[in-house]
Amino acid sequence: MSSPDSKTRLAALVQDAVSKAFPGSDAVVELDRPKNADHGDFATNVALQLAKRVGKTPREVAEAIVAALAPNPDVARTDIAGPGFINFTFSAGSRFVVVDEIQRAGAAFGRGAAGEGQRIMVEFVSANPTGPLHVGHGRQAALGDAICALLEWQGWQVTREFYYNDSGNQIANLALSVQARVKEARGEAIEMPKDGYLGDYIREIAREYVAAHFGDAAGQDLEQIRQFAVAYLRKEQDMDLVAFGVKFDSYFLESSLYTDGKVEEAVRLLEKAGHTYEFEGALWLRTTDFGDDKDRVMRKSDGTYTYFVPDVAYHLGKFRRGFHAAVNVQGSDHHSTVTRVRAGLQALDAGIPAGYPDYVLHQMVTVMKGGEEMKISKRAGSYVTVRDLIDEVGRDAVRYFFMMRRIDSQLVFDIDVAKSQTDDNPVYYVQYAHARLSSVLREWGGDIESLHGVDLAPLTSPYEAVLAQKLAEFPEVMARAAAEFSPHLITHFLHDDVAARLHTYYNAERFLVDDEALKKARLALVAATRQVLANGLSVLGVSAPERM
RNA sequence: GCGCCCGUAGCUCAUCCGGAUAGAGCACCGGCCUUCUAAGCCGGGGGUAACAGGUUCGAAUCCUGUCGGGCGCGCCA
Repeated sequence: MSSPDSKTRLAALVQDAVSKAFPGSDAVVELDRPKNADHGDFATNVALQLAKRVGKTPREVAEAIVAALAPNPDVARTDIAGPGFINFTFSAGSRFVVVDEIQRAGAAFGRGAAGEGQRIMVEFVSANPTGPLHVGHGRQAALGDAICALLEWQGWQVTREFYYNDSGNQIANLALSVQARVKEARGEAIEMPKDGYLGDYIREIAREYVAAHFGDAAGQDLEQIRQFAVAYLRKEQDMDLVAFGVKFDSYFLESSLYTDGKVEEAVRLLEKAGHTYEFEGALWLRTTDFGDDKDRVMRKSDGTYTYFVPDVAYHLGKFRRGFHAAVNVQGSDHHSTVTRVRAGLQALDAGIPAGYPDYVLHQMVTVMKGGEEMKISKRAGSYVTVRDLIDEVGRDAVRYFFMMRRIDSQLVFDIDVAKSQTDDNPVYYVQYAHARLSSVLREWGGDIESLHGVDLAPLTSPYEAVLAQKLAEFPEVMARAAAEFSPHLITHFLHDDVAARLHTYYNAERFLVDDEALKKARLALVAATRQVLANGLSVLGVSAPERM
């Protein structure tokens, strides 16, 4: 059997053998999936680790452990190989038991219980309402949504939150930019504010503002312009998120931290805990006491707060709202805030653990089109928007492409590849595998339910054995991807380990054989494989088409 | 100058809490279409893991340095 249960069981047996052969040793047995199929289903290096301590050669140690090993019905062969690895090979029949497990679990195959009964908040996108969402937000949206799904598959109770800054300099700048465009539309000579927003969408907002007839056709009421522009862009961003298929459970306004007195409260707590001091007319927090490389200003000499004070207040609030686990998905350009926010939370003396919250910081995205870097979109001016990408290549490809690289690698988004309907397009490749397997089952025409519990003994091909072994790894991959916040493990698994393993399984002639028992067994494997592809794609938020 | 991330096959990338012969896909070379999604299948070549040291029975993986790319170092957010 190759379920996680059988792995745990085997590990326990080996651990027993170790303590019997070498009483008092503290070696912990870990089982790995060997890369090389000749090395069996599981392998352990425990003999290599023990050898020095017990003064024997690794192979002698391995032999002693194997001799002390209790019998296990799953294991057909136990070998000592290489410098002293112990390899366990499962019996041929037990390898296909996973097909049965997949049939029973169906859309739930791959679930785990690591987060059972615990709440967690995942904050992502958190774009300020100053323009359309850009590609970096897109990577965050895809990653954040998939991380949430991964956590949910592990039993976590997940809340998706979008935090946005609706006050401060950037918003003031937005209002001034729109105001300038309103005046420009009236034929006045204008000068855009320093660091103003230059995209075409500012002109659109200005036109809408004037058209809305607020009795301010001249653009004198800056506060009204601000409110209008923020509302307009928030709605716009919501539409981008809907187009991307990402839904949030809650939106948190930075301004509410001020109106609800949370910022003041955080400052009071920090002062009370004794980690603040005044210097040159400003109030400082001694973040150097908590690992920062310099102290940070909390309250500027003009009496306003720096951004990180509401950030601390916001995260204190998260903790108090019952989210004792929290993940923030952000661009790596925010990495300097990590130490600061955590330091601020520690300085509160509020019993918040030192690593709170977790951060997932992704590297930057470069968009390529026609062999050249694409830097600007007409509407946004200085950057490429999520909407541009979705319009070009579709939601599925955008989501998949944003997740197929390690989070800490820079990502090159090649629009030409994402659009292509060929095997060098990874999302196409995986979706095609699902469609093709669906087609095989359609061709057969029978009821998939009838494949439950069929005898799998006729499956004797090494292709089938490898495929079954890969399917059995899905729950482990899911657990690891959730624990490490790494959706790319899923994209690689689906592409390299499942879709690329199908080979001859695309040919229906392999199924429409006269031997009814062989046909049923192969179809059961096909149905199980399709289920794993569907489950994996659903976690990624990518559709699993029946036909392409 | 300092901090963080990255550098692996022609290309795009896995592997990274140390393990066995560094894996996939694409591209390339050779072979397969009367039925089946050829949008496919079978086989093959291809590597000094940027570089130089160190630790270890064992290093792509850990440590130090150099080089190259990205991001950040504000009383901006």
